[in-house]
Amino acid sequence: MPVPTNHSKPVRRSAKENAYFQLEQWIIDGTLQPGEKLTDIELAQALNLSRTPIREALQLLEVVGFVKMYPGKATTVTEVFKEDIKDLLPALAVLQALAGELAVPNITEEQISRLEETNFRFAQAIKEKDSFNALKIDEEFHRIIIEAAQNPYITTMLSRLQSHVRRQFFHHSLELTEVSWKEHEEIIQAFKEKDAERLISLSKNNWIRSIEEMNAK
Amino acid sequence: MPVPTNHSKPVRRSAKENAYFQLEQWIIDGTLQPGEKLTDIELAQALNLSRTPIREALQLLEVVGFVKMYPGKATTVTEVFKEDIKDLLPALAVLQALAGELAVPNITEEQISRLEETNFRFAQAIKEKDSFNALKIDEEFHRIIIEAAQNPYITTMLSRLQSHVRRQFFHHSLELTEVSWKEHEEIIQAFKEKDAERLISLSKNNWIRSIEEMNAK
DNA sequence: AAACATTTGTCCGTATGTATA
DNA sequence: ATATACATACGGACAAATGTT
Repeated sequence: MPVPTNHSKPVRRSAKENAYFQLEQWIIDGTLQPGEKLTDIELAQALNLSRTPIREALQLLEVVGFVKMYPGKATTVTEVFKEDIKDLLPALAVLQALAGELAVPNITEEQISRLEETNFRFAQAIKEKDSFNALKIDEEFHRIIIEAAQNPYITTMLSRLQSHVRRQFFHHSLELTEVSWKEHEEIIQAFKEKDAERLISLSKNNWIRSIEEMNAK
Repeated sequence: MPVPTNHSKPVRRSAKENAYFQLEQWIIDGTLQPGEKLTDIELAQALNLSRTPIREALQLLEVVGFVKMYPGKATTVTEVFKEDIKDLLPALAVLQALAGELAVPNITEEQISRLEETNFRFAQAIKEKDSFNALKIDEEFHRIIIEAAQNPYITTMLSRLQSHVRRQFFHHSLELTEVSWKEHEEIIQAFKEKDAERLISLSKNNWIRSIEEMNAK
């Protein structure tokens, strides 16, 4: 019997990493509420660990902006204000626009195919009003572009911003409408035509529209 | 005798923070060389601390991209390639451009005065070929704009990118020429005229030029 | 004012994993 | 293959700081 060559990578995740991903998840989906006090000893018991990996995870979550530590006093989950979307979207937009611009000369046929396939599933999710899946697929879509841009600084910054957007989604039902789907279509078209300028203006319009929609409510 | 009202804030910095800033400094200025192995016990002795705050500081430095930890194996200072500037500059440019755009409606007369005063010192430093001070003053200049933009996501992202630029400066002598000074003048002018579009194009031209200059060498 | 309760910060011993002889 | 050396990962005790009674 041949040994499978596609080893499932030995993803030996440390306790710290497990704690990090678990806590991040809980903060994003609201299991841990904004303002909630986090005591490491309590979390340690809940996750069956010692305080050390918990503390380390909390410190990383603080860097990312999901947790605030008040030395000697308390550690709390950060608040999530609806107005933060106004700060989040423009930053997201310019970085995604730049990613698009940088991706133009690099992007492969295969990646463009994946964009089309992803946007197909995106349209379905929107049609079925499955907005949670729509968000996840939307992230997939943009990740392909980010991947093609091949710029590590942009990659980490966008992934951080996306996690905050995801949190906003859970706390103040963000909407992804059919307009988004059509914009994705246009983005794909711009890639095919290698039209970097068009990509930039599409991203820009996208966040202006999103903010206007938000204010309308 | 009146008690001074301007208390020197009780900046009771933790051992972890001290370790963080010291190590960051050493990595940026090259005291700790790229690829160098960092063992916590050794650093702990050097800074007269225990291993815990060192470990915590190293983990934060990893998030920021100055350190890479290979679990169970080693912790090393990340490499600093000259080509990384190509990735750094466009990201820096679009975020600074956005900061400028967002700052336009907010910026005060006082802040504009500070821009002018800062740029005056900037010009002096360049004239005297004091490039290290020029870099620091350039950062001051942009910090004023970032402050006026009042967007916390942009603030943290730019501060991180700036620290990487500073590191590049120490390792591969980056140059700030008189062109930069003139560009700052134009930026100030655009603020006075509240011309957001001009601010955006100025930032964009800035990084295109910088990259071209870099390739020329 | 002072002792107390609570929580974070720090120290250091030990377990676990990795690479090399 | 086994043993050994070495570095990180983790655990638990203690110290320091904060707020309160």
